[in-house]
Amino acid sequence: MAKPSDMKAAKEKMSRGRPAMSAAKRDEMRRRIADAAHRLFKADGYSKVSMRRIAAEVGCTPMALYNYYDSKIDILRTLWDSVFDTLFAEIAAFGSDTDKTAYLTRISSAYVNYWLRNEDHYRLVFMAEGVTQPDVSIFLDGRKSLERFAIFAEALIDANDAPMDSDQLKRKLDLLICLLHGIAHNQLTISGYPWTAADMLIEDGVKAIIGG
Amino acid sequence: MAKPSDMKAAKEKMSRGRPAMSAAKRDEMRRRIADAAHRLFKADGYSKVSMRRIAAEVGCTPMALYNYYDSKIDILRTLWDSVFDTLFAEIAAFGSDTDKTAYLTRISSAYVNYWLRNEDHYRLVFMAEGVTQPDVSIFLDGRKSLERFAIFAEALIDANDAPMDSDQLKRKLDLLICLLHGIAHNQLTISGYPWTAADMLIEDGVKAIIGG
DNA sequence: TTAATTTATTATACGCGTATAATAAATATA
DNA sequence: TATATTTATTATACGCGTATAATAAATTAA
Repeated sequence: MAKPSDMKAAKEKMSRGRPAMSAAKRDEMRRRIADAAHRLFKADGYSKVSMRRIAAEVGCTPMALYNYYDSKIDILRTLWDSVFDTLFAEIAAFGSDTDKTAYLTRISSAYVNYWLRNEDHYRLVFMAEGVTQPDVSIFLDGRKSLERFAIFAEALIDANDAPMDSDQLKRKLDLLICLLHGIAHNQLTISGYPWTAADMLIEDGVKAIIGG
Repeated sequence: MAKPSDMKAAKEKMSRGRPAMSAAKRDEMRRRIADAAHRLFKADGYSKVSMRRIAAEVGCTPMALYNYYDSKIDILRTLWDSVFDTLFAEIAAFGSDTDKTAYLTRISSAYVNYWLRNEDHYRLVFMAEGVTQPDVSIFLDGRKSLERFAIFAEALIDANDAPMDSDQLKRKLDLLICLLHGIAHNQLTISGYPWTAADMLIEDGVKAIIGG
């Protein structure tokens, strides 16, 4: 009983014209572009790699890239995303703990040590040349980032001496993240200086923040 | 007895060729460029203003600017410098205090309140679109910046409960600066939210940092 | 098949920062 | 004065990110 139009509707093909690329094809092309960009960025740095070069590496024209990414920075943000996916998956793998302070310290340590073990990722995210400040802050202020850092917010609430309202929490969270990045940044970029071990700094810092 | 060559040496004019512009002339031209850039940056933002437009405002060709500044970002850094000159002159005007914690709190408050009173300066320094991260960190890591923030370092040493070694000091200083910028940033950019008064946040933060 | 329509790709062009080369201006020397 | 030399300015050109327009590819409807 099905009319041809129904059959087409079943195939979700109502309109004529060239059909849109399958999701799989799109994703594959996006990954090919991201992989090429990652290789080039790692070798030469973000600012030195042009869209023309990425296109050449992929084997298309520069403007074809814009079918898959909005802009050059959008490609970099995709790489950032996958880095954070890996990092926070690692952190989420820890079960929570009866000693709440120890738990906060442990995930803080995991966070910093991920950056220390993956210096190229740290540089890709936090030290990419040619990235404008708003590019970074849009990323770090974005909803996804907030959700990711929520694990730190919850651990802070549990570990803190006294109950906190939301802006006390925010202040402490910001302080903590600043501290963790500062530790990683100093270790990675001022490597000639004999820094106190990251884990000791983290222990001190966490104590100061939850105690104050 | 002076030979003509000696007379010329006295005038510091030994070589022939077009003489270099006088320091006064150079400085005047640098200021004309900086003023024009400041006007345009304030109106349209750093990234939207081109060297071609600055040149048109000044009344020269784009490349003539490069006799006075190394690059576009060099012009912006000059503006940053003058902003920090004003700000730290204000802070230095406070005499030190018998209550060391009160002094640290007061100069921290002066620092934050300068940014709150001069939002356009804050945006020029910390929120200029099109400024790359290395541009900023080179500036903030520079010797001149360190010297400027030394007043906070000294106040931290005086106010801190216990003696500190240099990396404890550095950590606390970084924490303090992060906090002060965070307060200013939040007040200025999330103005819809009823933030606790900056001075209260500063008081709490300073206590936590020197106590921890 | 042919025309219509939608998607994907390519071609072209713009303004950007600025490197490089050519030119103009200003001086000392011959 | 004419020439050499140094400085200041301008002209030209390059590769950049990407907006826009033209084209190619893939499909349905006539």
